Amino acid sequence: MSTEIRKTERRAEALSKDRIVEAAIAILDAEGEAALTFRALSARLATGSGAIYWHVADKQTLLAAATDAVIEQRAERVADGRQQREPRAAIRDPDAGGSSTRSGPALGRRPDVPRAVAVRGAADPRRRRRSARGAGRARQAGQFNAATALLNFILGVAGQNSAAARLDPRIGDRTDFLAAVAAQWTRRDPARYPFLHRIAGQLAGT
Amino acid sequence: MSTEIRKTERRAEALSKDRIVEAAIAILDAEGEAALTFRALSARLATGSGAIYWHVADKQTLLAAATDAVIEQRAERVADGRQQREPRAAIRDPDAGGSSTRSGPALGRRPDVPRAVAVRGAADPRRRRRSARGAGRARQAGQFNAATALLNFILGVAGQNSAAARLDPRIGDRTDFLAAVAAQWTRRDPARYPFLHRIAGQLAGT
DNA sequence: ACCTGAACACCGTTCAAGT
DNA sequence: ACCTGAACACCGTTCAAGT
Repeated sequence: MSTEIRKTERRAEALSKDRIVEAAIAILDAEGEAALTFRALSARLATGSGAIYWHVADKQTLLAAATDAVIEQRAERVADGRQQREPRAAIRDPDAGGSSTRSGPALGRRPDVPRAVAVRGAADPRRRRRSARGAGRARQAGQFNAATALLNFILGVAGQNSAAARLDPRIGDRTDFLAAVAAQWTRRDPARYPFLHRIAGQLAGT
Repeated sequence: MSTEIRKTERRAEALSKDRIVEAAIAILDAEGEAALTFRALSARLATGSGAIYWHVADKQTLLAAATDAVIEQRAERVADGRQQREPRAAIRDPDAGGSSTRSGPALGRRPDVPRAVAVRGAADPRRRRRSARGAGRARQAGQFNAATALLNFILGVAGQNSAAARLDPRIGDRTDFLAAVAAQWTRRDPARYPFLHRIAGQLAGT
């Protein structure tokens, strides 16, 4: 009976960086960034708060690791082709910027990963194949720039979305939210913001 | 002597929301977002921390107000035409995204203002003149969309920049930073991230 | 080597008390 | 009406002490 066979099953034992990151993402998704404290984390992991520091240097580091993990999953999902239908559709996917997954906020706080994601996205095999070696540097540069621009755009939107959610957690309905913003615009001085007034109606249809 | 003439000079007296916001921006610019505490603020304003709550509801509100003020200034500066040279130059202005002004971080945390700024920018008189009423809705829609896209892009970049600064305050030199990121990329698995490796060199020239 | 949990310095916010 | 500053509940982080 001392020869226990340890299957790669479900072992919720022994703390590890992976388990901590996993728990962090779970909290992030379920309750948002504010709820991610070392106390909440150690409660969920049934350990002392100090134990986490043995595996993770910092809260900032933890957040970064969680972000990486989320990005990795997303990139995987896209590269797998499950979401590969039409590029236009993929871009419009509301999930792309992390609007539904609450772990989105952290995305905008990393200086390097956005670029990394862009590049990861551009590494999609199907596209790579077409750009043979002879295709030249110009095409590569174009891919890089396009990917970077798109990703920065998405991160900008993601930032707004999570900011909106933070200010008012009830904001699930996009239409209501846009209507509210438009209403706020028309309340401003028409003399100073004429364009704002003219365009307010358009916002709802965005 | 009871008839004091109150010139609109330099009156550092009586607390007010404006004075608080002003002080907040000063702290933000000088020491970054982490340094903006109610204690630091009340010390600078020579008052009790509770006094601030009489004029401002919340830290979140304060941050929002500071953001608005900074945006207003920027929009003013641009609209004044001082920075109006070539559009291309204005876009490339490193200051545009709030990279030098440390109050940038807050920009990405507001759900509405980005759109508002976009629209404010599009309200530039010189451009407005050209789009006569007859020009039609299509042009308006184009302006709106272009402005929104550009602003979201800028906010994305601004987020990255401030994130970089937060992680490593020494990051003043753009070249060093990009080189460091590129180096990190080449350290990854070439099989999984071929594009990353191919493109690393390009990053430095961005 | 890894974990525990009290302790430390600090934060946003509240509130009785002052003027 | 406006301001003061102690108090409260909470946070990230450290660290002696355990196994």
